[in-house]
Amino acid sequence: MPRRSILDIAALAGVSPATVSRAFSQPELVARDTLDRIRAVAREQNFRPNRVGRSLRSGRTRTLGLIVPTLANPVFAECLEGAERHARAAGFSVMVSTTGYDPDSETHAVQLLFDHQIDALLLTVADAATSACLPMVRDSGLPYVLVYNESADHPYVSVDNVAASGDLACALAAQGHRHLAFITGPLRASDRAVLRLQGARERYAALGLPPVLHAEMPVHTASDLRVLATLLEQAPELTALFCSNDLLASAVIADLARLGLQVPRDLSVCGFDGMAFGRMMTPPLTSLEQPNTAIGEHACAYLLETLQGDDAPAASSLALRLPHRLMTGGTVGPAATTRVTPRIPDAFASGAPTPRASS
Amino acid sequence: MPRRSILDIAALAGVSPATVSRAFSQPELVARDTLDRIRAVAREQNFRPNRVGRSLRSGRTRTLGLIVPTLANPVFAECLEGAERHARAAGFSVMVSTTGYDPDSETHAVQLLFDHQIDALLLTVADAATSACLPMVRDSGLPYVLVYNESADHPYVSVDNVAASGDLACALAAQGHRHLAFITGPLRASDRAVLRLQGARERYAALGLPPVLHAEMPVHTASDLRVLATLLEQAPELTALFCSNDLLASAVIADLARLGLQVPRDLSVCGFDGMAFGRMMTPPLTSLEQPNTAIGEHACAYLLETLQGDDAPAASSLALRLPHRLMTGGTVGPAATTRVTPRIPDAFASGAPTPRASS
DNA sequence: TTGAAAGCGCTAACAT
DNA sequence: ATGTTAGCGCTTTCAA
Repeated sequence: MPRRSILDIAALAGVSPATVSRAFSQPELVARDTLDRIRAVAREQNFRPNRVGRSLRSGRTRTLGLIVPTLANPVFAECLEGAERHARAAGFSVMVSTTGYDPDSETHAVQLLFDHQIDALLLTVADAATSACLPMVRDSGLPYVLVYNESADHPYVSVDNVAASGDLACALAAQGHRHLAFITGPLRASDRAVLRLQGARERYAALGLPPVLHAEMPVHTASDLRVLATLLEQAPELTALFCSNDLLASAVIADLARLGLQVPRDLSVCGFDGMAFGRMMTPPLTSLEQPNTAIGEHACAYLLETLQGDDAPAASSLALRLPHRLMTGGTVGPAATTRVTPRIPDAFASGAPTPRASS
Repeated sequence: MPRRSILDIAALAGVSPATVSRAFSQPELVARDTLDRIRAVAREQNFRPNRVGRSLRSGRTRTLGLIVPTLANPVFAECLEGAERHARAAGFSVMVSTTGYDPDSETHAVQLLFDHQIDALLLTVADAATSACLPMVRDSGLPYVLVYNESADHPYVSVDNVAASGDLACALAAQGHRHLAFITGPLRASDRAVLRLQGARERYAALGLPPVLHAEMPVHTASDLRVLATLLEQAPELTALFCSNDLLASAVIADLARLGLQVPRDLSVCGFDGMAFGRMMTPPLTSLEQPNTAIGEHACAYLLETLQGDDAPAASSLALRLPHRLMTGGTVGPAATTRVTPRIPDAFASGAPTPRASS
């Protein structure tokens, strides 16, 4: 079954190749009956225009690139789904790459997508301020937009992380939590975590509450029992833990259970992201909902608009912070007045180097 | 900043375009110093070969297509991540499309990806036996592989759904559950659900237990309180619910709580998929773990191998069922001897339109 | 080891 | 409304 080209169809329909081309890309320019004839032949020959040929000639691929750290985090998976659906509706396709929060991978992913001549790019980088790939992306001249990263230098769609985190901190304070620790993964791998930490700290300071402690887990989305136990040991006054994302929060809650601590009775915990699974937990996870699908859709819409814009639309830089929503669950309760000492499982009780909490 | 082509580089390096081409695709054919010169110029000019030009000429895009129902289900998101990582390591890119469990979308997605001249395709369809797109895909002659769908007619990578479901049913039986209901979404939209139902039924029959009931929810991954309440009312003998996927199971558990029923005290529940979030639930969700990442990787590996194979490798059809694992959680306990009558919330007691789970 | 030349499938200018 | 022509950037014979 040999693939037919536009020339074959032209010959069979008794028209020129250009007319066949128009029949597919600008049918309104083609006479009704010519169009019908071409379509009949195309259907019969099972012909559809080859996008690679079209792209080479036109210089546009109608393909968007999307780069995110991981799809195991539903935040990014939902964002991708939103972007892809929006793109598809406009006849665009999406080429995906994941980076595992690794800045080198970001650069490689960008280059590979550029090699494919994508028309525009959506991406989440580890840290927008230090990312090596963003200057490259900007210099490419292609439309691009960050998702989730907030940046002074690049267009983005996100939530207002500082404000959102402040709101959540406020909710904690309202329950009487004076001593709060903020738990993140490696800060270098997430500028969002930095902003959220900042938001909590600023709000607590504004409320005249004690400084917020900070503990860093080795992995972004998993809890380390040792780090957790150490934190609780060194700061027995803590009554609440604010985790920089929901995956981390649920892992922390699971580890607290292993330490014999019950949420929210012994300790309150909240996350950030508002992932759907949080609502399925018992009690439901208190968190801050980000509109992931909408973030993907808006970012995509902005790119498509920019692509529409006839060549030089004054590089309108986008700084879109979509509204967030406090998701009140059941993992934050009134501050406990006393706390049982965590029972550290034998395996972790001693021996290994002790992590320290910083503040 | 005008994009340079291979001709520019050739001129600057004082060689022919063909040599520049070889320098990038078959460097071993180029003399050491020629290669160095070309690379120096390329770097200096910031040149990387245009994949569209390469694809048009060579007829290969080094791009895989991937079609799944949704990325909101972590099963598919993880599979995609596994496939993409594997593909990237081999220099392949992945173009994604979602279908929302809609067969028409499947066909459109396939066509769009074919238009992009993808080299091979991974896909999950609603129902492999009735899918309109699979014959198209096969006739295209492109390498392709189903993921999650088991099929007699097409290559696939999945788990053994019948056996896996049987294993889980067996675990239920072992806890004394004689009266079981299997809960799914629309069966037409998931041949996996059909096989899992069959697996449970066959195993219960083999064990001499009463027939397994079946209830169909309007949506694949959400519970409908009315359907659930009706089921429990009509079959008060039920002590366990087997849900065809984990998203559904967690939604059902949440709805049971709204009905005043506690899991596993009043009713046991299990899911299928083994999604990571299940372990974060309290109690952890009893389920059947599918190796999602491995499914994506194996499917991708098979395709890349087929693409390697010099043109006609006897169309080795793949039927790969990867091992599954019973994930014992806490949502299945001993069969309750008596059950409290579900308290149906006022809003749903009568008349009101079917509620939908929000997302 | 390198070069010359043709052409993959399509569309954009220009012409009619 | 349609046709003619050239060429997008690259690889692939074939030849040297």
